This record gives sequence, structure tokens and C-alpha cells, in this order.
Amino acid sequence: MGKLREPLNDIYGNNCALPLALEAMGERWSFMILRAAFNGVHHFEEFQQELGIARNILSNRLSKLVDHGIMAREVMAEDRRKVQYQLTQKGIELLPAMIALRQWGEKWGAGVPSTPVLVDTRDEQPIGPVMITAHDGRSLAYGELVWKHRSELQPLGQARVRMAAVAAE
Amino acid sequence: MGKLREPLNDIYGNNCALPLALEAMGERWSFMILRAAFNGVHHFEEFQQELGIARNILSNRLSKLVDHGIMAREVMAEDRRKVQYQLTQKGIELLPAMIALRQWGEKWGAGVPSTPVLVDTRDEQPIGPVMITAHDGRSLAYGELVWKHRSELQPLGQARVRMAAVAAE
DNA sequence: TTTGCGGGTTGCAAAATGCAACTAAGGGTC
DNA sequence: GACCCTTAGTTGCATTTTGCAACCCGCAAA
Repeated sequence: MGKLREPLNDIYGNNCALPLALEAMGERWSFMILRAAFNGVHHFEEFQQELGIARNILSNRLSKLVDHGIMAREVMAEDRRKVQYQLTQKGIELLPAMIALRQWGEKWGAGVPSTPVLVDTRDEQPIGPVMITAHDGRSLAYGELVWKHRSELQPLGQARVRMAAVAAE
Repeated sequence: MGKLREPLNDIYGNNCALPLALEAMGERWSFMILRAAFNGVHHFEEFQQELGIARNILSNRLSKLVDHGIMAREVMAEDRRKVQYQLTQKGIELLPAMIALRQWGEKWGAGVPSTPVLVDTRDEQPIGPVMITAHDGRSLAYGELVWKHRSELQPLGQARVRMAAVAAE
């Protein structure tokens, strides 16, 4: 690992999607708001009360999340005072990142048991750890990973990966 | 999903590990520093140059990461001007969260191709998406998940999970 | 013993955050 | 339609965090 040095210098130039993700989700409260949304919170006053966040900041964060397409804002037809905030597909797909963070906090924090917990609908068992997977779906441990530049990738392998991805659709 | 409303009110009281994780990693630059560390950056000046971060902020962030046990600081024996910053096991285990964020940014950002890329050492193929797994390791889609309070979990099931975990060791 | 490097700290300006009070647009009731 | 309540904000001001530039200090090499 760490075999190759990624050129970070062009962060604003940029060849990594992490800064992009952080621009949307890297601010104070963004992940907490997301978590509340995943737990069925939809309204301004609900977010405010449950998070204890300042109203102006909440307003600002919700606007940014909407601007980034992570949440959708909709004035409710049956009571036009009310506004619904809903996760979009883009927002929903932050779940693995959020769960990974939460699991890490659970493991390394002071043994916080974290309720509620996500369970598999099939057997009502709590989920396992978020995993890094290989192209074929088997899970990979840290020691099985290396950084490579795209230019160094196996061309044939890439073709196989593309075929697998197409086949999975 | 969203069947149950997680009580967020006691955020500082608190029953979720997410705020804990965010306390360590939720500040501006923390994830960027982590990424640099994963890419083999070990020294103050290197971080500073590659990230373009202000020196005082970098100093502060590195101290906090060290305080949180995410990085280890070591004055080098062969040249005592130099200081090495190394990821600890706790830091290394943030990789899934970082990759999940990066993959999300890659998918929803403007098609950024992100170089370098993590590959499986076995076949040099780029890794697949970070996945939420069931207790038995199979991957779970969003629709297969529900929130449950710990008190509602299947007691027998829990025992089975514990047995599986023990068996896996 | 001076020069320069690595890893910081300090002082100050700008931006983000937080709190409390206020507003504005609907809706319910009489 | 006058009154009051609810929801979703905004505004003004104090505090904190961030960022920039300059400075500092121990150490090593010459």
C-alpha cells in the first residue's frame, strides 16, 4: 500500500472525487441532517428540534443539500405552510458512507451501542460491516489493496469488468 | 425504511456513534489529510504543499488526528528535525468510509475519473463499490434494510450472530 | 558559526457558526 | 375579516474557526 504517491497538488484542478464529495457533505451538521433524513425526519422544525441546530444554519444547510441535489424541497399541497425535505437517489446513495462512518465510531468510540440499527429485512439480523469489494463482489481486506494509476490498469481486465457490469444490469 | 424514528434529541447524550466519528473526522481538511496519508504522505511540509492548506490549520488538524489516535507522530531518529505522521490501525479503518465518499463523489460529480485507484492485488482489477453487507456477508441493497431498535432484535438471531462472529475469529 | 531546512507558532483579517428575536405566509376559529 | 396559532424561515450581533503572511527555533550540514 502507499506504493504510489497520488498527486494531490491539483486539488482544485482535480483528479479525485473526494473533495467533490466533501464540498457537498463536509460541513458541520451535513451528515447529522442526512442521518435524521434517513430516520424519517422531513420538516424544518423536526430537524431543528431533534438536532438542536441553530435555525439559520439549518436553513443554510438544507438549502445547500437541495442545491447539491441530495435533498428535494417540496411545499406540501394540503398545507402550504409546510415544506417537505426528502432524500433524492443521490442522497440515498450516501448511506454506505454514513454507515461506514457510524460503524467506525461504534468500533473505536467508547463502546456506544448505537440504536436504532439497520437490519436485513430478510432475517431481521443487524447488518455486518461495510466492505470494500473486488470487481467480482468478494470482499477485500486492507492488505489486498494497492493504489494504481489508471494508465497502469490491465486493459483486458478492464474489458472484463465492463462486461461484468453490463451483464449485471 | 424510515419505519422507526430514531431519537436524535439526545445527540449530546447520545445513542449513535455518528457524532463521535464526526468529532474526529468532521472538520474541514481532516479527510483530505487522511487521503494524503493513505497515499504515502508522512511529513508536515508534504501535507502542506500537496494540500495547499494553511500551516497553522494543518498543525492543528494533525494534532487533533494524533489526539484521536488516528495518526501517530514520531520524531525521526536519523534526523531529529523530521517528524513522521503515520496512520494507526484506527486511522486505517477509516478507509471504507473514505472510499465510500470518494465513490459517491465519482458517481455523482462531473464524471471525475479519480486517479489513482485502488486495485485488488490478486488480479490488479479496480475495486468495486463499497457495500453494506448482511451478517453472513452477502451484500444488501437499500430496499432490503430497515431500522430497528436494539430491544426489538431477535434474541435467537443475536445469539447466532455472536456465534458466527466467534467462529470467524 | 553560519546557513538552511523541517516543523511549527503568532498576529491579524475574513468567514462560518450560534443565539435570540423578529418576520412573513398560511391556516383555523369565531 | 379580525384574531391567533403554526411553519419556515430571516436578521443582527457575538463568538469561533479558518486562512494568510510573517516570524521562530532546534537541529544538521558545511
